[in-house]
Amino acid sequence: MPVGLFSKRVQDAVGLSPTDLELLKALRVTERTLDNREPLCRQGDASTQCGVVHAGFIASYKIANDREQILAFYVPGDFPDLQTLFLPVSDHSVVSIGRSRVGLISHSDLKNVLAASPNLANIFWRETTIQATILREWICNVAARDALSCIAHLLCEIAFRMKAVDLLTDDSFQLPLTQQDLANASGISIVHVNRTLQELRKRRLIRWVNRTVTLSNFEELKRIAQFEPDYLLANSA
Amino acid sequence: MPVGLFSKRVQDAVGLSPTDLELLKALRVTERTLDNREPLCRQGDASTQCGVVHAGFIASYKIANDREQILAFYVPGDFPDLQTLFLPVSDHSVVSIGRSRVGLISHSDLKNVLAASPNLANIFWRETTIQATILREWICNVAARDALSCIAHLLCEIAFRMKAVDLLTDDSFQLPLTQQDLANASGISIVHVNRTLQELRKRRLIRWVNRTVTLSNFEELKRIAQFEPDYLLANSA
DNA sequence: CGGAACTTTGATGCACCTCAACCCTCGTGG
DNA sequence: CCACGAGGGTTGAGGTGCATCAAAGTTCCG
Repeated sequence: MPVGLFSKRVQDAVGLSPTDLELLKALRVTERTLDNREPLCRQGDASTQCGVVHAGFIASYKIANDREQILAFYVPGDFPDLQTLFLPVSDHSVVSIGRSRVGLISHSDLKNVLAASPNLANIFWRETTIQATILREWICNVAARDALSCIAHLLCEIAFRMKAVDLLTDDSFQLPLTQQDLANASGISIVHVNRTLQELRKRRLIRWVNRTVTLSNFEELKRIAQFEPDYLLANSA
Repeated sequence: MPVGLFSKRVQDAVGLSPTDLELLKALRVTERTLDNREPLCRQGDASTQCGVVHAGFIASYKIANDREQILAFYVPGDFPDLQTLFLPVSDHSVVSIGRSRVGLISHSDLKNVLAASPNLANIFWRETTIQATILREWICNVAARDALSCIAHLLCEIAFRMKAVDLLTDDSFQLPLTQQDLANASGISIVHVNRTLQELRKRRLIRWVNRTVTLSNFEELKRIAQFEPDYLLANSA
């Protein structure tokens, strides 16, 4: 099932006609494994294909002020470089965090399918819109929240999105991020990220061993993060 | 000409078939004037229409950590609440900064036109994509740049976007923002915004009198801002 | 012409940064 | 099976960019 998790999530959210489901299933998808830090697309590149995450974890970033600023995370079922469909060259880079598996779909194939089904086109457009709501919340996160809330919010969001594709069990999920990645995502120095995580552990809100994060007290974590998942609701409800 | 500036900008960027131009011109557009701080759409609202800026200045914001975090600015020719087309309720609010004029188009009218012309649908989708590239650069701005670069970058971007719709003359443009707005946009306190602007003035990079900003030394301002307009190129080239 | 909104200034404090080690883990090759 | 090197995590000390608080000055508008 090539675009299975994506179909499932969309199905849950807004429904999919049998025809559209067939169109998605019929798409030619090339499987590819990405190693840790291997790029899916590079800033400045002209892409001819899009990826959909099958397993693993993907991040997008831009270089700003000599730092690698992470702009978004992508979990299974997400399209990390959908923007390449309309940009002559990508405005940012996309890399795998840890090993991951993606499905590659050529722009022309995808455009043909979207032309054949305006409804499906709207569903992909809607996907772009959701990614934008996530970007907006990300801005709030780095611009308005202090370190503790910021990191807490990042973890809440990822957990919530993992849940939408059944990758959250007992408030635990796989997270291959390093503390440097968290620093690059939040705009906080790696030293302070380390101390912030210690504070979250000390308060018994999270455990993080062996690339597995457990939210020991999700409710309190949400409170500290001021996490309002409304902006993701379109995603899972 | 209801959606004139938008058509012009898109025409310059990717071209428009005569048919599509006609479709746009034929859209039923309701003119409306917004007073200073008057909302165009509110977080949590379900919209039935979209706005396009005819004149003035629009901002979107979310409340985060008891602050009004500004997420984006919109200049004439932009669609500030295009996201409402696919979100059951808006994830953020949109207000006028100073007095502005917008054209309102009902969702159903717009959807009919987009269904009639897949090409136009792609053009609006592309518009969403460009807004996302701007959001990503905004993240870099607030997360990675210091106060001076951040404010400088904001001014560069606005100037550049004003230029695309011929609202930049002699490196000057109308900017109805208050220093509080700049603070809400950049995540910097209003006191520090004030001192940062003084520094920019002292360095002879900008003048700002009577709601008119003049970039006295655009080149040096770009350098300080690390402004790379590539992410907007889709917008103007 | 009065008051509200906006801008400016000074003083003080803190959240977070930077630098510089040191430690641990894990994968690799000899 | 151990040596070792690199990547990642942790800790301490000292510094700073910016926040906060408070108040005065200015502009704008009804």
